[in-house]
Amino acid sequence: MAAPRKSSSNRRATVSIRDVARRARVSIATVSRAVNRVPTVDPDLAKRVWKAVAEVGYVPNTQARALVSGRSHILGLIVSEITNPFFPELVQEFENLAVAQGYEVMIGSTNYDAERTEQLIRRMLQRSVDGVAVMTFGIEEDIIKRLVEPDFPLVFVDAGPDLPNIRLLKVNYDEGIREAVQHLAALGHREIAFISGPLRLRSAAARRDAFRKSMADLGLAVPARHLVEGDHTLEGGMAAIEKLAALPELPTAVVCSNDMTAIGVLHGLFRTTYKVPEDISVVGFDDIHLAQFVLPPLTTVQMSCNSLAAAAVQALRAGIEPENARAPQSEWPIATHLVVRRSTTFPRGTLPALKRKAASAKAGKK
Amino acid sequence: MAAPRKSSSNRRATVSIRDVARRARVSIATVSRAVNRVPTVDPDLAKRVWKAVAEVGYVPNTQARALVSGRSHILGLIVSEITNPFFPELVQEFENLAVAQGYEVMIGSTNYDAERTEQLIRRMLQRSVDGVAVMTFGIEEDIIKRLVEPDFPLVFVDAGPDLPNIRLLKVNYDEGIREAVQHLAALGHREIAFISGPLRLRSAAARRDAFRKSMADLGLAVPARHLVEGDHTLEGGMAAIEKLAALPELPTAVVCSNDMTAIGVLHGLFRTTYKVPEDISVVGFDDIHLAQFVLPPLTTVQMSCNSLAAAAVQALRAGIEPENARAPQSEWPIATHLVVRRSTTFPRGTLPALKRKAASAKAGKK
DNA sequence: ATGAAAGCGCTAACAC
DNA sequence: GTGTTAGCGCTTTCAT
Repeated sequence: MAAPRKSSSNRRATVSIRDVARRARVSIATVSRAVNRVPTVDPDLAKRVWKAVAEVGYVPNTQARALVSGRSHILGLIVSEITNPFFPELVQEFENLAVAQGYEVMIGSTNYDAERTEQLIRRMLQRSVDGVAVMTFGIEEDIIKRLVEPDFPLVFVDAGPDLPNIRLLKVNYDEGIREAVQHLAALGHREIAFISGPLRLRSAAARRDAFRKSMADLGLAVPARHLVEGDHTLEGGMAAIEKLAALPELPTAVVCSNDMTAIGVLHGLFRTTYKVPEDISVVGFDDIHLAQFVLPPLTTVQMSCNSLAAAAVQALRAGIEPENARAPQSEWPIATHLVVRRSTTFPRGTLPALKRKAASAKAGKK
Repeated sequence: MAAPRKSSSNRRATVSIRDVARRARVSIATVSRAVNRVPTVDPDLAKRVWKAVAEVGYVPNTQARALVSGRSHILGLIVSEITNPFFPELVQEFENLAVAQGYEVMIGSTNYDAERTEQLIRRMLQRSVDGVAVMTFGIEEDIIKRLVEPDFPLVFVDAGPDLPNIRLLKVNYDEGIREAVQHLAALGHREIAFISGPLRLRSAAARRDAFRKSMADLGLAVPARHLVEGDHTLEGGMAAIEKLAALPELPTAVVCSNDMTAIGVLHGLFRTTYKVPEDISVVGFDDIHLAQFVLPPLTTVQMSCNSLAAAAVQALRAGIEPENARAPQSEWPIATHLVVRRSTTFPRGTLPALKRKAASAKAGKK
């Protein structure tokens, strides 16, 4: 309750470590130790210090701390586009976790622009972030390698530059995408198309490869015309489904490299006579919040933001505070799983037959 | 191109002002002045300094600068929810502008939680941000007033605590909402409902008031049953339209306090037999990116993120650097305007008659 | 276990 | 106009 005093006519309330020391009748070194919970401090003295801290309303000056210790307790978080709905969810969770663990976070988006990316990294370095999580699912790795000290703590998704203090979040695309393809195949689909992300991104390529592999494992062919490159945006999804719709025969199902693409597909199809899922089943990837609310609710492969964020923060800390790291793991697995909603059903033309069966079964019951 | 040297075995490349001074054969004070573009430095010396800066790869240490100058060059930006699509667009623009003007930005979301808000402000203060823009459209003003020095630079939207160094972004709700109501009335609507935001937020109340005023000015009644309180979320919009749909007679148009609510309305109606806009016209507010891509594309009142962000950054700087402020304005107007898309049309039942007229007019022309 | 003192890298008086 | 110097608030040796 004690109001902080002002040291001068300045705008900041400056209660320094000295004020605490004076009040607790100890040296500033002891205050520093007590506040930083150094275990060798006498418990009684520590208590006195904490009392004084409360009385004068002392808050350690982060800048000074950072200056002398060389550590800012700021984590850098780089995303592609903050306006892509996937990322705010990630940012939110990352921030919650970081703050809970005593870190602040500095966010930036690359907007897929190399120059902007470079500026961003420079800015982060200049603010001496303790480490950076690069969650762009693909980035010019050279930029990082050029700007950053070799042993700077770094986290990448899927793949990153070859650096000693880097940790990789290994998303298990195969798992979820296999589930999606099997779900579709089980419904009877054979003609399944895939709308990829920009293939220069390794993560986009990985998703497409997972799709091809899953299809091949089921003995299903994927003709080139069923592999369309999108750009992970709603607009891209609309453009991609238009291409697919222009084919002599529309595939009966399409899986998309992310949810925004799938939502674009939904929108693109809305303008045609095709209905989802009756005429074509649509599967997304990511499971963003919005996926539950589009029409129909989107069947999608969930890649948990929460686990991604948690792994990122943990992995960064492991790089920053090696002393606290449990295991020296350099790869952190991230699971993916299919979430079935309403955008997938039997291939068109097959449903009536099934319905008839079901009806007769029901009739038999009664 | 010169590689930065390491001072010790540390991870940071430490090129200090001293290295530059040595290299340029001047004092560190001169380096400081040159780098900070103090005009009294001899041009030749300045040139030598800059040359040395480039040669040794000097980057000023932000922490030290902040420590001694008391200014961090960080702008705080508080939003309600980063996952609400309106905000990422704002954040993006705010960040672009701030960075372009030499500031970094520290973002945080309140999630409408008072305790979280308080922690957030404490964190920002502890990182000694130079000012804070509170873009939540309503917040516990007491928290701010309690935590912050009286003359701390602050920006609020619509209304804020009574503090000397505060600037208000005054959104002209009347303007855009009047346009929306007039647009609807011109189409022939009389039964126009309004789904508000949470009314404890001043800005939500302001939008509702603007609606009532516009209606009254046109001599249109707004029965209580046509005023539903939402919560500015998609889910809230769905719930609200359900209430409206349960009425003996569905209004012919509904205007919503924000776009997410309107999108919720669209989704809620999709599950009924009512069609938008044939059976009911829907108007949003904000004009988020998504508004163009829902089905049908949303007629909405645009409140430009860009102008909001630009005004916020400018207003903050005016508070932080009074010496650079052009005018000592304390209120910054933000315009709003109707953007007509496809979610509004004539009231149900009237279109056929009009169509017939149009057809005969056309026939007459030919 | 505690204190004195040396800086971290920089800016801003203050002298010249 | 330039240099010298005193800190900003803190952590961390190094003595004790």
